[in-house]
Amino acid sequence: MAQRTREDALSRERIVEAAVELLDAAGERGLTFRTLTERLATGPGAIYWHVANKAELLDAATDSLISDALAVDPTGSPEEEIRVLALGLFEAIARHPWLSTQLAVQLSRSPWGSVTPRIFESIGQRVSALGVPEATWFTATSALAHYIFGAAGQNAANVRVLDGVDRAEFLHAAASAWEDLDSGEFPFMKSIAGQVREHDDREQFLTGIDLILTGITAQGRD
Amino acid sequence: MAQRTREDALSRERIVEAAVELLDAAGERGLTFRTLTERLATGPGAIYWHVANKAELLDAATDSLISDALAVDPTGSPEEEIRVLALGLFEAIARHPWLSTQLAVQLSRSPWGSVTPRIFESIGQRVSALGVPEATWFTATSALAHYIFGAAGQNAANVRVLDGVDRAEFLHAAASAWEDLDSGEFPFMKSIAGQVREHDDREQFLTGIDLILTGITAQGRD
DNA sequence: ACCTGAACACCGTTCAAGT
DNA sequence: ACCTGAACACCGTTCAAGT
Repeated sequence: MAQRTREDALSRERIVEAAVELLDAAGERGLTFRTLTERLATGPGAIYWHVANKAELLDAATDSLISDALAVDPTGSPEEEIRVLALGLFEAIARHPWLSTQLAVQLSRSPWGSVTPRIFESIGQRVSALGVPEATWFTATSALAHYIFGAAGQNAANVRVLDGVDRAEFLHAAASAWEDLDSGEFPFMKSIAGQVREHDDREQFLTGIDLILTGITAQGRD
Repeated sequence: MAQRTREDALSRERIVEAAVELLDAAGERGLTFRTLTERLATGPGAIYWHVANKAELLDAATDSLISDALAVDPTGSPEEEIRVLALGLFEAIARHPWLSTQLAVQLSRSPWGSVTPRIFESIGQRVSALGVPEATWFTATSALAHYIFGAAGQNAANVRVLDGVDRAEFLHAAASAWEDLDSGEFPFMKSIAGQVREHDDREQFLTGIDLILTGITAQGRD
């Protein structure tokens, strides 16, 4: 193979970039060392020169996207900044659905590795500015963070399923399926089926954030 | 190989049981068709006769454990039952840390597959008994469910890391590491480091549940 | 210092053959 | 109907060899 020129030289950045593209295009199954070397026109050894292993590559891809979402300019009330932050993470995960699984895997591998502390720090700074007792900060931050990633993951999963399907049609079919459920076994799912038909994902997500914010300030008062 | 007797005959149940044992012993990496066939003294073909593929096997293993945790006898206030339910799931995930990753994967594969609706149903039934407006049910249930799985996953990850390590010693070291953090970059993590040193995992988890319950009833009132 | 590419160990899955 | 076990395609990773 010809000598690489300065322009198409490999680098950790270019590898991570290509990995993100493959993940976006075909999910976690779309990223293998075969597809990656093909796209970068190189061999596995070249990639291992820049990156220790696949786990590190996935971590780097996750890190770069989460960092972008965490960069919120401080121009609002703590509540407002929390909403902006939450929505930014929600949308990053909607755009890159594989982030959801990847964050869970990364968390299980090293709970207080590089991503989690940065997320907690970012949310926690705003929580501590809410004026609630310091003893409640960690629980409050934790409730927000877990809700954000859980709800965003659920949404991302829906987005994946909806890929190429008409959204309204799908929701209608899903809601109808729930309404037809055995009311002995699934009375709750049956009762909320109607709401599903015409809800707005972002709006519903933010309603959840507000619910938790209400809990934080209410609990902070007793 | 000798003919199987009635006693050691293979069955879907026995296979799932063995899979859970392998996952408990060595995490998701511990379960392969090689280790599974070895433990069951059989060949891969025999397993594929009872189970479609590895994903279905993992789903079945997850299902069986989550079902147990969802079986709460209805002898309390909705709030109390929600706490029992939440703690049951928390402890199931602490005992089987691989459940956390597995639930995320399963969610991403089929968001409204078999597990999610049962969890939402179980929590949702109690939420609807709280006496808050029906319009808030879904968001409230969603906030609870995502917090439970997120916090339980975080805890499970900690449990994994703590395996074989002295808990108090580890927490002390971790807290000290945070206190030493650059206060310019991680002021929040630094400020809560002290709390980490002597918190009780279950107690802190339930405080989060109560925070969300407070939010649900407070928001339901306006 | 950086890259090549063949080779290795291991994985999930298939399937013709047995009982 | 249920099981056996060799074989297949594919995966992440290594490493001697090149420039």
